[in-house]
Amino acid sequence: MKIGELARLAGTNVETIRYYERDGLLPIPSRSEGNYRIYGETHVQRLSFIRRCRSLDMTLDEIRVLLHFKESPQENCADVNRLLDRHIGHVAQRMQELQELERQLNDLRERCGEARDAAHCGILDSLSQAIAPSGKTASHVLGAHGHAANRRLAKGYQGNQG
Amino acid sequence: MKIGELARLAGTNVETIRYYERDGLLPIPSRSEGNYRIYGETHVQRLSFIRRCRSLDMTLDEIRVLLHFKESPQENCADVNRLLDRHIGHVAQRMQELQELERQLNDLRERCGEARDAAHCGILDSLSQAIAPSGKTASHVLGAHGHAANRRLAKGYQGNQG
DNA sequence: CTTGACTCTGTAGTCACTCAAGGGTTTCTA
DNA sequence: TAGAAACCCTTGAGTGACTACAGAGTCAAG
Repeated sequence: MKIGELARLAGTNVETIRYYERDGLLPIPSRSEGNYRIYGETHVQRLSFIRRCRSLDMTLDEIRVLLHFKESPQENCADVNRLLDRHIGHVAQRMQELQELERQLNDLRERCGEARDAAHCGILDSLSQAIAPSGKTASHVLGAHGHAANRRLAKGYQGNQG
Repeated sequence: MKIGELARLAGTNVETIRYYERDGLLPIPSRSEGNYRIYGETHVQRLSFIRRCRSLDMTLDEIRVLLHFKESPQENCADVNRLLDRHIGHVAQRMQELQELERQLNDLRERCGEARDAAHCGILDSLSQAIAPSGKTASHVLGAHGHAANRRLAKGYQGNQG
């Protein structure tokens, strides 16, 4: 099958597949006469595995480890357990952070129940003063907006809120 | 004061300040004879405001809106309320996703209580099969576009579903 | 033979920073 | 007063996991 069909079967889009290939997550496929990538059932399996892991918010590096174990069935899978435990820890931690965040935001929201002019907006007022700081992210699980910058915090950035 | 002191006072690091300047969040400061940036109290205020908003996981674009309102005190602050409501919505949604995620991960973890060889690892087994969707498709917008969807939230991007 | 769907490579953009190279300036110390 | 250390400057590249686009080639159907 060609890349479009693989994409449909695995629920990915085409660029992502090529990206995974470049990144070494998918093996380099054979090519047709016209230089099209040709895939088989094993590719569908592997790509689906990757997408399933991604849907659990695992990083590509974590997935790389799992793929390694899938391919070395004789090895002890304690590392798989450890990886998952760590990941569960990340998720739990991020949830706590988000709960605290939600609390602060609702707090903030209550300060300006109805529209007035910005000069008397309780929200802007509060943001202009110090808010009790919450320890910043230390997990790779995405923040409220799910963008990748949060992950930088996961990699050893130790916050600096004094 | 010079950039280093501003950084200390606001609990940021120096590169971040220069980044905010490039990005238009901080006004261009005056310079010393030796071409050093020179800041005053207003810069401390503004930078602290930005960092406080960032600690609430707001995007720089959201913060830009808030800064605008801080500088136009006569305007009605209904937009501030709307912005915050939307942001609270993002956080709430992300929390729900993480709760579902946590459930799935714990599920998964239970399948391999102790270390064996990878060939019989229940975790790898499960990841190799479809995971019961349990209605996640509706809220998680999963499969192909799950994570792009998060990014869309951040910018109001109207998806393409090609 | 053309149209349109699909595919190819390569490059750049996203977000919010962070880091490093290679230099200049200022301040402290001997 | 010399020199070292600490600070600052600009520029450019890197992060994660993609997404988007340009400009070209391939292929099947009408």
